[in-house]
Amino acid sequence: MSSINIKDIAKLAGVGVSTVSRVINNHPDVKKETRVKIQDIIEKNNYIPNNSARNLKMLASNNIGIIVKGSFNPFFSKIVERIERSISNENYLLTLHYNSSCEKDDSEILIEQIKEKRLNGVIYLGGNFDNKSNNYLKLLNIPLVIASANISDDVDKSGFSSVGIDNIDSAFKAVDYLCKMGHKNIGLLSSGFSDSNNRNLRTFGYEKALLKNGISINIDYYRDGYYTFESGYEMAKDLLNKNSEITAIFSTSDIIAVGAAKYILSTNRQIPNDVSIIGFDGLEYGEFFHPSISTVAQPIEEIADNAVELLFRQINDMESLNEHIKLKTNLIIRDSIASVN
Amino acid sequence: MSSINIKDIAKLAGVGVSTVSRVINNHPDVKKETRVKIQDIIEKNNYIPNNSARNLKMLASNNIGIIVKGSFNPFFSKIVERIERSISNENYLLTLHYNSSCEKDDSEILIEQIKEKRLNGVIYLGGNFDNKSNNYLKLLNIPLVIASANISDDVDKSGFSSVGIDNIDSAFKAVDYLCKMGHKNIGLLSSGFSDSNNRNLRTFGYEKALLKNGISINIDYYRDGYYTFESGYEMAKDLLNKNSEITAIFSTSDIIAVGAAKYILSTNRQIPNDVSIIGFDGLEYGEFFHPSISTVAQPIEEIADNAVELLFRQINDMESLNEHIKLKTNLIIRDSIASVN
DNA sequence: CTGAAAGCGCTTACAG
DNA sequence: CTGAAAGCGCTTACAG
Repeated sequence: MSSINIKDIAKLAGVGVSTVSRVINNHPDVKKETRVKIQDIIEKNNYIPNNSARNLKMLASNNIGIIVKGSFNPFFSKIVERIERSISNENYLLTLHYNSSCEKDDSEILIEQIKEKRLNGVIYLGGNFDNKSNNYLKLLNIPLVIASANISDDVDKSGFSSVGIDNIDSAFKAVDYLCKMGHKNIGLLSSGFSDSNNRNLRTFGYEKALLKNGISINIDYYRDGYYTFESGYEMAKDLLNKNSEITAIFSTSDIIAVGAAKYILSTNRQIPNDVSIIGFDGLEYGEFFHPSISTVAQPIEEIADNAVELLFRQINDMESLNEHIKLKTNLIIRDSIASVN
Repeated sequence: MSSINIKDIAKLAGVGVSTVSRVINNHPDVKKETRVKIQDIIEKNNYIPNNSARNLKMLASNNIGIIVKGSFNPFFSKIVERIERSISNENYLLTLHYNSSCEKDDSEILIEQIKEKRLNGVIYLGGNFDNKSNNYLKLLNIPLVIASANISDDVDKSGFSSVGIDNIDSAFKAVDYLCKMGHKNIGLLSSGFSDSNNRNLRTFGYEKALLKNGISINIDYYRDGYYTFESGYEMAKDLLNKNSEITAIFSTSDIIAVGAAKYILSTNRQIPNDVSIIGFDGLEYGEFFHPSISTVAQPIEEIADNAVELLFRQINDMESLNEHIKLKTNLIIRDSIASVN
């Protein structure tokens, strides 16, 4: 790529590089004639400014970054889409970075991005934040909002804002509903260690609901797997084969719920008549399964909107206080739950 | 972010910046003692080099870029994951860029990325390439592989390699199978204009199969929508309400097929007894729907592997010839197709 | 094994 | 409205 640069354009146009730079950046102080001529030459030569050089020189950039942990989760995709829209309304540019699990530490990526792109602020989606990450975080002194992430209780939350849901309460509502429908033997399928904080919190909500309804906890009803259809299928198979008395399943994600439902229907059991099932997240998978799967819907738009609002509050006033918001989830009952006796 | 830079580190360590740079980049020519001391100082101060500056200075980078068009398609996600793995085996770094539809022209992004990251090569996933894009492409003279994209016939294919599938033949196989099962009234649901080339090619395959089986084409059976469950649902509703004689549906994507299937089951029709259905892509949605939806599976691993191989062939030998590969798809018959009288 | 210096391609006061 | 010059934070010959 021995390509054309700003100096070449300046020479071709017979002007100084500053003038070319002004045209590129839409500064007003350029004679119309000159501007048009330069734009023409830029176009003809397919000149594209080198962003590394720009970033190096510019102090801020009107760039805000989104870093998404756990690459291909449709739940995050929806949040990102929504954020994208509101950010560009504010005349900010978005830098998206997906980091697959195999890459370096979350926080290190964050810092690299901040330096490289001169980010004005960052929204971090997903991932796990413990005290170690937090040591990095403190050094950041840049507006930061962490959304839908697992933040350990021991983390000092003074350096960033956050938005999430109340996992315990959400799981509680779902399982309490199952109990109210008369279910006593309720299986728990969860997405396991990669998501351990969510898992633990939702499991706690499940247990709370059972206890409140006078049902004792049975460890044999717990299964840990992955965030895939396949895993849901396999967990349901193992769970139901070993515990045929189970009449309902609570799953910590819709994807797992769909996999489980598929297994149930494959064995000629009926949903909800033989087994009731409820998922978590509120993704379309569940709605378009047949029968439609009930779920605890996360307020995706609200999560996105709050994240953006908290971020801009900090960008516009560095002294503004951090805030940590827990949003309400929405229990959506569809066709996958029946009452028992 | 008034943060620490290489000069500060050098000063703290009492050495020159070149030595620090050597340590950062793992150059061998540094006394072990010095190296350790510098590494120590780097760590203590949480110094992270500024990538913009590095990129500006370095000629190449062992970076290869993947640009994904049409942001959140699970089909592309799978390809990316696979590519990611093989690339890192070769000791190359990956730069991922998702560009949402609202952003600038495909090719312009490509060029920006190449300059900014000093990319050694690019794999472009999805999108539409016509002659206009190709004008840019020619300027690139960097190894480029376009995968799973719509490349217009009039594009001069000498500047890049490509890997894709035979859309016409794949659609033909699916619809021919439906015909062989005795279906004569076969609806066509497609993902519409945003994907026009795929749509046109697959439609052509559909028509070819009908013709071969002596079935005349009926424009009333065509529906154009979007790449969503919802759209599949709505298209099926409209199609079947207006054409109750239809016994089978071919959809240009699994997502649309699932939406359509959901509509069919919601009206107490049965799949496959009342309506047969087949999708396209080979995603898990269809497999985990109940009943499992038949599909034309794209060879995802092969697409990824071929893209990587073609790219490295060019990286290692700029004079190597470009190649344009069409991979075979795989007709997967599951539980969604029944024969008709 | 090490350091001083040039330069990557830009932007931005500053002076006109 | 315009240009010459400094400098962003690095890397890389070059000279020692």
